[in-house]
Formats: sequence, C-alpha cells, structure tokens
Amino acid sequence: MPKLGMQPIRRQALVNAAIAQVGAHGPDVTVAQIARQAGVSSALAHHYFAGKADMFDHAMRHILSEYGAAVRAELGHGGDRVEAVVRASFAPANFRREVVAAWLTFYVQSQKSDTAARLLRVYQGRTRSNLRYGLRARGHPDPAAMAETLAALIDGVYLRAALSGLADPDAATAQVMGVLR
Amino acid sequence: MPKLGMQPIRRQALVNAAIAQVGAHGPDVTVAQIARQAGVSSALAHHYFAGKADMFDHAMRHILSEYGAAVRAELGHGGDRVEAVVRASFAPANFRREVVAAWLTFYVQSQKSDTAARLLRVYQGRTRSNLRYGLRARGHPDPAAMAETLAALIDGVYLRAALSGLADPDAATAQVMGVLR
Amino acid sequence: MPKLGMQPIRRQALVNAAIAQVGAHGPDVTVAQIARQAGVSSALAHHYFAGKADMFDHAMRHILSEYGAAVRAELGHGGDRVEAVVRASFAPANFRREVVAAWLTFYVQSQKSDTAARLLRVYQGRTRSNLRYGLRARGHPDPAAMAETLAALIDGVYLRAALSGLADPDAATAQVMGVLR
Amino acid sequence: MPKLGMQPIRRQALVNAAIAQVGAHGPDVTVAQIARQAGVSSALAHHYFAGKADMFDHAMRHILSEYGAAVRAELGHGGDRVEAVVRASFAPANFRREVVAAWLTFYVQSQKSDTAARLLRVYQGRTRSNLRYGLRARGHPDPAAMAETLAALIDGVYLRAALSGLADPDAATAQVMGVLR
DNA sequence: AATGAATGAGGATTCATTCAT
DNA sequence: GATGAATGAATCCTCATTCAT
Repeated sequence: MPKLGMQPIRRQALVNAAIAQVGAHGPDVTVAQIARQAGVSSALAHHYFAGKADMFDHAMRHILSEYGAAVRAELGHGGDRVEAVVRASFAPANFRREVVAAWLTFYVQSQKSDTAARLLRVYQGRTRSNLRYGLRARGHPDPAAMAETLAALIDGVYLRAALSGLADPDAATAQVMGVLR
Repeated sequence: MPKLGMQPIRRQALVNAAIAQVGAHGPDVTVAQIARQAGVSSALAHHYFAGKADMFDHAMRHILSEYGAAVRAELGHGGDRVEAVVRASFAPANFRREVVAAWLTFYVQSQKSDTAARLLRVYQGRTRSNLRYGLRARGHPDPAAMAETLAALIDGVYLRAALSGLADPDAATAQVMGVLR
Repeated sequence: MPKLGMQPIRRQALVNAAIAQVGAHGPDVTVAQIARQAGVSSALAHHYFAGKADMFDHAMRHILSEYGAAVRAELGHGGDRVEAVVRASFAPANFRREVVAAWLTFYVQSQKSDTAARLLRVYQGRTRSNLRYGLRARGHPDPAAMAETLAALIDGVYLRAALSGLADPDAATAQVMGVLR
Repeated sequence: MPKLGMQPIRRQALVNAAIAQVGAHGPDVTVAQIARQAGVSSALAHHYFAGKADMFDHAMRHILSEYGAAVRAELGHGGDRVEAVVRASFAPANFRREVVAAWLTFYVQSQKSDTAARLLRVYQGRTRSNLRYGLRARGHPDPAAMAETLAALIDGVYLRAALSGLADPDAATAQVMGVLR
C-alpha cells in the first residue's frame, strides 16, 4: 500500500531544510544538500517543487507566514499594537540565528525573484499598516513617517543580527521601542 | 618595453564592473560578465585578481573606502558630527541604486568571506565611534545605545533602498536624523 | 526503483577506459576522453570518482591487482618461485602494449600521488619478498642483492617495452631468467 | 647598447631550469615556472624556443649529451669498456635526483614527441653498441643478448632511483656489473 | 634583448534537472 | 512514492602563446 499524504510532510521537511541550510551555508546551497538534510533524494525535491527557485520562494513564504502568525498572536494579547508588532518581529521563533540569516539571503534574492518580491511587499505593507494604526492610537504626531522609521529600524536590527550571529529578542525590542521615547 | 602601468587601471575597471554587475544582476554574476563589462577577457581578470572571491573582496573594500572618504569629507565641513556621518551614508555617490544593491550582496557574502567580514567590522566600528563621539558632543543622555540605533537605522534604510530601488539622499538623512528629535 | 547496480559496472568501465586512453595517448588524457571511451558523460565520471586523480589511482590499483593475481596464479602452479614471479610479470594480460604504457605513466605520476606511491611500495615489497624467498630456495648465495637486481631488471624490460611498443612475454622471461645463469 | 650573445646563455639557463623544475614537480610544470627559475619572463622563453615542447626536447637532448660526454670521458680513461658505460650511466652529474626524475618524465613524453623518441633511439643504439663491443672484448658468449640485458638493467635501476629518490653511484654500478659475475 | 599585457582554447568540476524503473 | 542513473550546460580557472613597446 502506498504511503498516503506524504506531500505536505515532504514539502514541509524540504522547506525547513532549505531554511536551515541557507541559514548555515549562505545562498549557495545545493538542492542535494537540502534534500539530504530533509532525508530524501534530490530527485524527490524536484518532484515536490518546481525547482530550486520554487523551493526558495516557499521557504521565504514560510518565514513570512510564521512572522505573520507571531504578529497575530501578539495582537491577540491585546496591549499596544506597535509593541506587539515589534515584539513579534523578534519573537524567538523568528529570531533564531539561522532563520535570520536565511531571511537575509532570501531578501537579497528577492531582487531577482518576482514571487519573493511580491511576498515581501505584502508583508511590508501589512507591517506598515499595523504600525501606523498603532501609532495613531498612541497619538503620535506623524504616524506615517514613524512607521517607516520603525520598519526600517527593525530591518536594520535584523540585518546586524544576521551578521553578528547574536540575537537577543528583548534587547532588540527595547532598542526599537526606544525611538518612540 | 611593453605597455606599462595597466595593472591599476585594469584592477579599478574590474572592481567597478564587479559592483555594477552585482548591483544589476545580484550575487550570481559570472567572472566573464564582469570582465566583459570591463572590456577585457576573463583570463585577464584572473591575471589581476586571485579569483572571483578576491575581486569581490576588493569591490567591497572599494565601496567601504568610498564611504569612508565621504565621511571624512563631511567631517571636514565642520558642523555636527552625527549629521555628517548620516549625510555621508546617503551621499549620492554611495547611494546609487547599483552600489546599494551591491553593498547588500557583499554584506550577505561576508557571512562567508573572512576578508569582507573583517572589513565590515572595521567600518562598523569606525561609524559607531564617530556616532558616539558626536552624540556625546550633543549631550545625548545615552550615546552608546543611540549610536547603535542610528547605525542600525542607517543599515535598515539602505536595505529598503536596495530592495525598492528608490534612494533619496535628503529624505533618508531626514528620516534618520528624525529619531534624534 | 531505479536502474540499480550500475556503480561497479561504470567504475570498472571507467578504469579500463582510463588505462586504455592513458596507454594510447599518454598522461595528458582528458576526463572527457576517458568518459567517452567508457560510453558515459564526463559528469558521470565525476559522479563515480572523486576526480581525475582518484580515477588514476584506481587505474593503478587495478593494474597492480591484476599483476598480483597473475603472480598468485603462477605460484599456484607450483614450480620455481622466482620463475613464477618473472613469468607473471610478463603474462600477456599485464604485458599488453597499452597496459605497459599506462603503467609507466602512473609510475611517473606516483611521484606526486601519495596513494599511487603507497600502492607501488606495497607491490614492490611483495615482489622483493617473493623473489628473495625463491632465490633462497634455489640456494642462491646472495638472495637479497639478486632480488633487487631481478626486480630492477623486470622494471627495465617493462620500460623498454613501453617505449618500443614491442612486448614478447617469452623473450622477456628468458632475458630476465638469463641473469641467474 | 644591446646585450650581445645572450642567446646561448638564456637557452642554457632555460634548459637547466626545465630539468630542475620537471625533476622537482613532475611533468606538469608550466612555462612560467621554468622561466621564473631561469630568471626571465615566460615571453622570453618563447623567444628562444619554439614552444614548450621544443624546450623539453632540448632538455632531453642536454641530458643525453651530458650522458654521452660522461661515457666518452670514462672511455678515455681506458679500462674495461662495459664498466665505462655503466659507470658513466651512474656518474654523479647524471645521477642527481632531479636529473633522474626529469629523465623519466622526458622518457615518458617521448611516447608523444618524435624528436625525443629519435634522440632516445640514437643513444640507446650507441649504448648497445658500446656494450656489445666491450662484451665481445671480454669474450662474453652472447654479447648481443647481454648488452640488451645490461641496458635494461641500467634503465631499471634508474627507474627505481627516480622513484625512491635515492641514488648511490657506486652501489648502482656494482649492482649492474654483478650480473656479469 | 626583454617583458608586461592580453587572450583563446581547453579542462576539471559542479549542479539543477530529467528519466526509467 | 521514491530514487539511482545520467547528462547538458555552465563556471572558474589555467596556460601556452602572441604582440606592442
């Protein structure tokens, strides 16, 4: 009897492996490396994904969707909307060394991948809108500009974490919130 | 006597071509592409550089040294030290679309290249120190922390410029300086 | 299930092709040439061997192991041990034009390949020991020295066969045995 | 004023360098390496020789001519002709580690170079004839066969010296003469 | 005489991808 | 569902060789 429903399992395993490998070895990982880490043959990776680029797109999608989930979770707690977004950005699950490194790599590759670029724009828009909304609620004088600044600062902190390999969620959150006084 | 003194000319041309190509096509440019843009054979590129990685290292070095020159130039004008650093960061020469894109790519690759990582660390240290010094002069209550924040914010703005392809020096400067009130 | 068990077949085919091509065209054969003769792509050659050097090492290993088999076969016939070694050295299978030429090439390359050098030393040791043993049995007054001489003479005859392209097993055997009176 | 008569000096320097480099690094030395050791540019090497193969041919020619000179010198001493040839073969000048290694390499390459093959045949013929003549003078029952054997043995001893890197002139001479009792 | 400059040709090696089983 | 087998298409890099000066 054939194994049923392997598709979602394999796809998830491959996406995780892609993130882990890209995070560990940078952008030049091979399909074979990813497949090996996922415990399957590289041929199977091509069976489940249209190609390497497709796998990378899905990996980025996964990272962003985990981020989205973190935001929703924080928002669910009630409390300040701005801090919720910032806190979610540095939630331990998203702020793991390898995830941050992978995020940066995919970020760069989105200069070439339309799919990734589109995804990124969607999430950036959502973040901006969340921040503006929260800033307005706080009575901030220029929510639009400050939202941009916060978003850029979050990315900057990510960038430096990716490079230094150090990632301290609480410190990062405090640093970003600091500019709001 | 043969034609003499080509070495520095060729090296510079190749470094410029590397920045332009990487800025335009991302990290996966080929040595042949770079050489073609520089108007030489790929063999010559290998004659003047130890290899592709060496070329990339020198390209990063060049970007950072141009940045360093911009900082020194701004500092020479006198005036506020913090604003000088920020303004230099977004000086038109450094903030060209392709340079920013190349910078991001090399930034990522510095996860693998020790040389690039070292360079980066030097420049980051210098920036941090300049910012602290300027912040102290301004009587800022927590120069160390704010220097980190400004540095991260500068990187974040760069990052977003690299992706959007939009780069407005004055707007960027104003945005960063904004967090100082 | 895929086509299975190609590995040993391909490896053997590639080793044979390597010997044939090196025997025919000298040390500067290309991996592509060898692969073509084996009827596969050069990429596949790299799939089954770590690289060109690895293929050459295995080719030398194969030649020496065939030689070892010939020695054991001759020893199995009983009879004089010295003559068995000499006869085996010139057994038609080992004394084919291309094999001799390939042997010489690998011999030279063993100046650079540690693996090949090690193999060679093992076989030389074995030959020396067989010859000494046989010479002692024959009551030769100085088995050690004569073993060296016989071994060198065998190599010398090989060398000349490699160059002249002529290889007459019986004549070669007689020539070597001649020095024993 | 131009330097005059550099031709023979440069050619000799390049030939010596070729022998040294091939002896040290095997058959895959580059023209640039050889030129560097000779203290000139690789362009100059091509000015004085038709190409790499030509340089190698001349290197072999030089080795053989030094050998020829050694033989003539030994023959001049009077004494046994056979021993003169053997002794000359292992004369320190010819039996230096690097020369022996180079000799072996050129020997192999003569499978491809007609020039080298021709040279080799000439010298082999001369050696054979010298040995036969000397053996006849000694009253040897089968000068032709023994000449072949001695020649092969000399080559075999060379071969082993090339590989082991050990070269003891007197021991080698004794070993070869030993087969004459 | 001599060499830095320059390149064409080629070679080893890698890798995403396809296919037969 | 899964994989070993297989390859075409790069890519980096090397090197002998030529040429202008």
